[in-house]
Amino acid sequence: MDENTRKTRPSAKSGGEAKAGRPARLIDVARLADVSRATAARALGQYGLVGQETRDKVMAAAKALNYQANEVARSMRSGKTLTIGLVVAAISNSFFNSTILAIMETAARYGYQILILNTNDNAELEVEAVRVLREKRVDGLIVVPSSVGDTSHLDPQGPSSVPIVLFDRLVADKPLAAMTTDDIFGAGEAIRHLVSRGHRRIGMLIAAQTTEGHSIDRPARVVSTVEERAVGAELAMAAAGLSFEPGWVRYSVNAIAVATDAALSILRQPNPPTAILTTNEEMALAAVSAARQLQLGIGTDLSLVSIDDTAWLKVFSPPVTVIERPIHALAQAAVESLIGEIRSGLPARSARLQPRLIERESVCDLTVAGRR
Amino acid sequence: MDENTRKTRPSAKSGGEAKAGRPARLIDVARLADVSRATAARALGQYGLVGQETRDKVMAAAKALNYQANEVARSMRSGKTLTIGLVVAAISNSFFNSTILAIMETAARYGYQILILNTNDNAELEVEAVRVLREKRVDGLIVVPSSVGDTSHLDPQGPSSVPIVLFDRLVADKPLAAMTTDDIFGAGEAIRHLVSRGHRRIGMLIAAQTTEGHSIDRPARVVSTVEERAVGAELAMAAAGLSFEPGWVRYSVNAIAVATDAALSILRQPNPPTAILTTNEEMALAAVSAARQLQLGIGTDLSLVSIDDTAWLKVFSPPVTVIERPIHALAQAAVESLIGEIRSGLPARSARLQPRLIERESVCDLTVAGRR
DNA sequence: CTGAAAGCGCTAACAC
DNA sequence: GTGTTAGCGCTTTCAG
Repeated sequence: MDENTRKTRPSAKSGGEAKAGRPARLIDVARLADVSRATAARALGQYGLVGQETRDKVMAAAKALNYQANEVARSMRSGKTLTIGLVVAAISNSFFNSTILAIMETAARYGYQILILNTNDNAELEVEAVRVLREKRVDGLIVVPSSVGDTSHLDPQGPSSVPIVLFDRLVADKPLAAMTTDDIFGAGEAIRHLVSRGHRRIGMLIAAQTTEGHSIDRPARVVSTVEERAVGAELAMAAAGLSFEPGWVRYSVNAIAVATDAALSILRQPNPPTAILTTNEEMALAAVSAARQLQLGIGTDLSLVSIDDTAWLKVFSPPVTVIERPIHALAQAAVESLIGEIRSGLPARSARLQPRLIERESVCDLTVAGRR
Repeated sequence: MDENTRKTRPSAKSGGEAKAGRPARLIDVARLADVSRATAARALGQYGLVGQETRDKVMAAAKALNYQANEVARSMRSGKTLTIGLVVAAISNSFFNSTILAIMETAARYGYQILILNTNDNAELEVEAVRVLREKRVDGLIVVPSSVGDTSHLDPQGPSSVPIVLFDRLVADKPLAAMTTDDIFGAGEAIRHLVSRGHRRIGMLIAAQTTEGHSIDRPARVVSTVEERAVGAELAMAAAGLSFEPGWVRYSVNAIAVATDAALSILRQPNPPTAILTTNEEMALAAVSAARQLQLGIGTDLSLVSIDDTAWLKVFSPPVTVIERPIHALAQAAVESLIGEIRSGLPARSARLQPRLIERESVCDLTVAGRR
């Protein structure tokens, strides 16, 4: 007499699961197939050794009972949830939106699902999100960090240790794997392109989180991408013997209305820039909106280069020149190296990829057209 | 001698968790606070009755040990995962993108997290996604159904029964709760607006999933929104004594390149329409792109109305007139009624909300400007 | 290749 | 208010 007959389930009829309402469990399948739970589990979970005949019997029983494995129980026992937590700063932003899709698809290929939390670029929400995901015992964490101060919540050896890969942004003084873009180079490329087209008076509209409204001064603490873009642009300007005039550079929170005000204030300077570099989709939208309000034609009266490509930037009139980041490669690298660490224990490695300029028609060539 | 002293954990020093590496468990907290596991659980899980003094002791112990609840074990025992599965057809689309954010935020207010799977409008992936989420034992499911044939995977009484709310699209012959928009009215409003501005020759670019490439004929099986928009537009045309000419209406898969071809084929008709209605963000992008290629000015040579608002449509030149759907209300209703069912067992109710026209500048007034 | 036994960490049900 | 007990459904050892 084997183990299965010992405990009888209160309401389980031998015929199947639908009868009593409660879903079939592993033991029901085992009983019907007349094998032990261990064997049924091995057949269903495709691990260990099972004879072909036995496997068929188990599969047939599972199908007959309409059995669906209980992943919660499985996770409990195995210690794996097959779930990756994703903490993202701004889910609606085009860059992160594409990122999420690429991460989901890559993870799915390895059998992992994604639990997403949005932080709205708020450090407190980020801490909370990481806590929740750790409690849910995700197998790994991909985090777009907004926090620039205390980052102890990102320590892999927290209360429950979990592999972490940073995405898009670096965090100071932490030996964490991070998938980032060379934004110094990216912003530099944008400036160099404008300069090569004869622009000397260049403005910049920079998305940042910690700024109240918008301001000219660089906020005290910004995430690494913001820092890199500001510095990269300044460096490239300096290399061309130029510099940003006060009033030509503005930081804004990532809201289009606020950013539009910032853009207007740049363009209403007595001696306004002939070109502007915007650091993300929202800033580009704001620049376009401001130009429209002032009846400045993009690509004629005002040249524009933006960071991150989007569908609408391609079909805009005129199509907008952008710095494109290798989103898919970044996302794939993040997921694969995280899963590598989850599976092998070998620490994930970092990568830093190069963005590239895609020239379209939003930059006026002043070397031909003459200065305005 | 209480229960806690009975089993000694192999490597746990009494000092805390950090020593042996393994995270603290409930029993460690209980031991340190010198109470039973049940009491510790009650204090930490904020349920049942616990004396204030005891509660403080437990909390202090938890903090000292850096305790983090194991939600997997909790779910196992309680039968609740506090997770909602979201199966969405096209995560990058503006409507669904906004939807996801609103759903996440609403769910978070109730303590639920969201596990998202993308189906790419593919019925097989949808079936698979629902299976995976059921196995993960999500407490409820919000599904944007792409399947128009067999929908048995959406039966709430599947192998593991789970509350389901449909989002955006209806499914035939199922008594499932669904949060939808009145798309017959929405498409009708768009047409009525165009007609009121003197347009008689109107085209339509419709996103659909089952079409290979693009075609004039309505695909055999389309989801409810597509059906409603086509019918709603036809009805409104008929009410104005008009009808769509062959060649003015095209169905396209939801890919901008393909849709652009479709738009071009509409605009290259010998007697092309003066206005076009596009049914989503991608189709709008395609129409804009086609117009640009043919050097037709939007709002002058070609009028445009699109369904679903987006940031770029607002700042486009000219800003585009749209039919706006109440995304936030829809998402909130979906989450709240799903959670209502999860908690109370009372079946979720359906809702059907009205979209509205937002007039901007992409429609040329032919009653003033004269016909072109 | 298969079976028996032992829990994963927590909470629900029931005592007291 | 608090403690005791009994599992949730599965996988993993360890035997054979």
